[in-house]
Amino acid sequence: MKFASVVVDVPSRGTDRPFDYEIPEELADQVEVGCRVHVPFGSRIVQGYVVSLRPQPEVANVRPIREVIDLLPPLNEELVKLAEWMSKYYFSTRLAALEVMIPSALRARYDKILIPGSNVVEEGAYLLGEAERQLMEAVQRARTGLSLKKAEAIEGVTRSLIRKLIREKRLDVVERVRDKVAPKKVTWVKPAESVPLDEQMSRIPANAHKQRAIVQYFVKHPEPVMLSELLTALKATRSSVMRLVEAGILVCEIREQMRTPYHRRVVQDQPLPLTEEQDAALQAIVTRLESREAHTLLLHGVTGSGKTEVYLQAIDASLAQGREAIVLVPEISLTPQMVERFKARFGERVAVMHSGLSQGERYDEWRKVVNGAVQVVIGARSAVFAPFRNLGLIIVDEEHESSYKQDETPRYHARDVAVKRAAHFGAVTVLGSATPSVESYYRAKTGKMVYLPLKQRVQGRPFPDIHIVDMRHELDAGNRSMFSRKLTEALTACVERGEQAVLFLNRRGYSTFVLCRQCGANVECPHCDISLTYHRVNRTLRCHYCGFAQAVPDQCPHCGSDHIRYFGAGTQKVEQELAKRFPGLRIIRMDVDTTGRKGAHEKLLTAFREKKADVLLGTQMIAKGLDFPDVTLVGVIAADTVLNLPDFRAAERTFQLLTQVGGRAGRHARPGRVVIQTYNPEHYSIEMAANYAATAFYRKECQARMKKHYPPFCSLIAIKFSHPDQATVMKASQRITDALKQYLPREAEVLGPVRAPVFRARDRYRMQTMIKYKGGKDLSAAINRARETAEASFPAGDLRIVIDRDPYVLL
DNA sequence: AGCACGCCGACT
DNA sequence: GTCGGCGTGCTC
Repeated sequence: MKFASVVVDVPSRGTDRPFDYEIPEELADQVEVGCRVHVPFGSRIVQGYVVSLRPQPEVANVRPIREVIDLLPPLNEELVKLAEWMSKYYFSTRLAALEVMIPSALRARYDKILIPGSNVVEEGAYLLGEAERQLMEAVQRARTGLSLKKAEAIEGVTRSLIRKLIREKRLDVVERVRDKVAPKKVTWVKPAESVPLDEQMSRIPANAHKQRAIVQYFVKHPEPVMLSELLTALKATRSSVMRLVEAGILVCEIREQMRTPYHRRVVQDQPLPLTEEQDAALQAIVTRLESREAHTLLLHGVTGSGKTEVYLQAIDASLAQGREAIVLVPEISLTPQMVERFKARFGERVAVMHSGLSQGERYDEWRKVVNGAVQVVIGARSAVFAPFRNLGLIIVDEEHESSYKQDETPRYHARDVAVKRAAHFGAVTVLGSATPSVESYYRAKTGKMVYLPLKQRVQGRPFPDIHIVDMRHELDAGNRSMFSRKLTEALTACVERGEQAVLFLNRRGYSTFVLCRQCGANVECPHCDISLTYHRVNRTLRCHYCGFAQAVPDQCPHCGSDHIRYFGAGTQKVEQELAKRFPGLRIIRMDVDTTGRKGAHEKLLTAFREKKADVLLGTQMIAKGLDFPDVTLVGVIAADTVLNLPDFRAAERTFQLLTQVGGRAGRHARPGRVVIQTYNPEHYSIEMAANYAATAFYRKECQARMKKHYPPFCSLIAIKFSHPDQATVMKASQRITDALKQYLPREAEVLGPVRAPVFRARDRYRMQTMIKYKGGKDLSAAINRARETAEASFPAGDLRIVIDRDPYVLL
């Protein structure tokens, strides 16, 4: 194999195909599928991924590979094939699919560097402009060259000036490809081998107290120690150590250090005894593992049924076979407790990957997989790409969670990628959830995967009572507050007993919109077609779409009246209202506004666990997996907010939310209680969640989906168009939709184009076309053709087209 | 994406 | 006449 096909790191559709290169003899043993290389491309050197090896190139006159970047290839044949599939299935470029599989630290960064050119001119030989002189001086001064960015920052320096200087050969531009993160280097110190330490003491000046202390330390502990630790232990500074090094008494060595994010010592723990149900589920998984054929199982376990213990023991079984395991968890529930549970069971064999890690930490965890140091990975969405070579098991916990769907290209769904990877390895995929997606439930019930129910809670803890409160009756009874009498009473009783409550509201901010009572105008975002939300903390109006913020107007911008009213309720408003109605109540509010900073999330939860507050008030983020022993009341302020969204999954999401929220109450010894406030008490998603009627809900929802032609009875592909100009986006979307209707098979429904629910966002107008398809044909080619046809007639780069397979939110 | 090549307008 | 604008097309 003397040639390699390479996907080059040039992010455009036009270059999204492999280019062939010759493998020079001296690189023959290094070039393999999945490795990164530097190759000449046009007039420059770019990074690329080797995707296949071949005896002959597809074209004549190929150029040679310049360099192999990594010692160990970051990808392999399996992942390269997976990327090929992903790029087709999810309509992304091959490059984007390959890049999403490696830690961002390895993604190529290109620097343009200016260095002095060959044509050195005498000062004054030219009439130098001021900017020109400053630029040349800066370039002379910079030892390793001046980055283009810095050059352009100099007053008066323009691109054309730089270009002119390059043409005159007074400057030269070189491009440097660099990896952003290198393994962290740490200095260690140890005694020099040859001489006994106590003899050295006499050679140290009597007044050099620190040096003496350091040598004394090594007399006691002669083994190497990290310089930083030595310094803190002895309150010494670098200089005294270095003096000893110079004297030949100590020596330094540089070691590569892994940035282990969890330093806490974890106590090893043992498998717990299983209930009959848990054991049956485990056996079902183990049987499939032993078959060495790909299988998917749905573990439908009510909240508190002990799914995690089943996962842990299933992983044990996979490891016992000498195969690895991946555990996917929604970002939000990847808490230290969760991680510790896995560390306690598998110790050093686990790597953790989540967004809380620094780029370098992530890279280190990932490297543990590449070099075989770990066999288990637990992490969020992107951990599905952990480069194992002998996978036995992939677990997707909280399988229904929307965070498994990536909402940038490549718009993959980690659950579906997991199943695809498992197919390659003959591995087992376990989808776990208390509230499976309707799609997975349907597939399990129709035999496409194995259905494993866990109906009982461990230790037979009772389910909490769920009360539905019809808020219309509250209004009739003259209660105009956002707290029903029932919730007020329950909250009072709960706090009096010294117990805790969780209140849930699916909306942050203070008020949903601001309205003038004089003229009826409400305040909208200048960049988006959506009302601004009032945030009380800094008295601003904010757009939850684009982040725009402005001060609250004292007068209506329309009519000048000062009768401004705030409508609707966000978390901030509820917090204030609570404080007013329950003086002395201690409240912790959790939403993206209070958890913005890293670690804030965890801090607030810890405070609540330590009973520093009576009420935890929050959005979506508190509905998942949290487990507090003293919470006996859960209140849902408005169950309808999700239900009213224009989304075919609205009922499903409402059911899931209420069921999950209900699971937060009474997880321990004390009985729990749930109060759900709603204006739609008779809606089946609310009623059935309150009655724990999961089977009935799924049956009903499936019927509705069948009737309305929605997944799981067809697949969806959304095509989203946006453009700064309204007329253009309308024309373009119509053109492509016409082309789609022409190219797609008749049985594919093409709906649209329609305006997106928020027509304008971030100053761009948005249209959308939806394809519903029941058949088994591959529509990719036809869709791509339609896209190309239409793009050809709208050459301006301002038109953006996003194709989203299996979209989660239809906005 | 970059970059070269190439074809038309306002300056030494 | 030439410098330089950005449209078009190509990169193994």
